[in-house]
Amino acid sequence: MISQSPEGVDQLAVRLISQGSRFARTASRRAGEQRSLIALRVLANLQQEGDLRVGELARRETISQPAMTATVNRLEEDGLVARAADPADARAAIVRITDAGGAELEAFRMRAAAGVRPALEALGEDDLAVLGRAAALLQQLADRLNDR
Amino acid sequence: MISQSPEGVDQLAVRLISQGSRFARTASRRAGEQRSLIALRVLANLQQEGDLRVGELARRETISQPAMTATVNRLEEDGLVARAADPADARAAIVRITDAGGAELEAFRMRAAAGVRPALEALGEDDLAVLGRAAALLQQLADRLNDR
DNA sequence: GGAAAGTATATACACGGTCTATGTAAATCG
DNA sequence: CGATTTACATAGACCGTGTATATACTTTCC
Repeated sequence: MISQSPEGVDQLAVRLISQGSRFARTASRRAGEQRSLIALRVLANLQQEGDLRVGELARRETISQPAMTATVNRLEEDGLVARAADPADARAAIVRITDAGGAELEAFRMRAAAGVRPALEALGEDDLAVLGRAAALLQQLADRLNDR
Repeated sequence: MISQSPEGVDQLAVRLISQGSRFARTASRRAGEQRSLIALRVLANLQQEGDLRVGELARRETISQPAMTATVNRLEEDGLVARAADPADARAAIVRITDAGGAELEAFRMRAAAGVRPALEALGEDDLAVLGRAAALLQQLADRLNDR
């Protein structure tokens, strides 16, 4: 029996924040990742969604616009993304992922998967299904929190 | 049918890292949290486990010992934790949570819960159960990744 | 069509958070 | 008891992030 009382829901919120951040940090570190998780998420966004503006990237990842400008600068210096002028709006900077950026993203995915796989493989199918569904729910929740 | 092929498990690892970090950041920001998630996790650790050494805190949270020293310094400056000498080992510094630290932790929990509750309440019981189980699994996975 | 307001991005500056390398003191071991 | 190991702190460097502000462009409204 799952409690839907405020206490239950509130405890769940805190646990998800706390355990989500700890897991992401631990797993990323275990993958030997140098780049920030934000930078990797920017690459993933660009790969999935196509070219995006700096402001749109900042909005999606819930960091400030200057922070995103700095992130894009670092990625651009390393050749992982490229800036282009928006033909429809000369103020805007359109960010595009480069081939090198795609390769870097793929390399991270391999390293992360290799680092976490042993722990995941110890789980049963039921638990893997739970985690798969949870990943989708976390995305949905973050989207919803982001909208307002 | 859940695929247990390497591809499925590997994609799951990457999604959990990516969505876990994004959700934690988005929700924490929405709660208007100033303090870092690491600092909050330190307070939570101390509250749940009792007094802990600096090195033990660093090990649990998978950050370097100097980083944990700095985190404890900041918490100590704000009066949220206190250092004490270990009677059994004069090298060690035992960290204890103060009343103010407990209050701060509780305040964060309230803010975080209030921020996330609307999104959680839109979910059904099944999804809440999935998230509850997932939080426990993420903790277990992080523990396991941490052990080696 | 021109001034005022709004929007997209960049820059400046400050500080927190993290790392590696190293220092210091205490405990342990041979 | 001397050498090694352990626990923590300090030093120095750099990334990541925020707020405040500047710059350039676009939109709106007489």
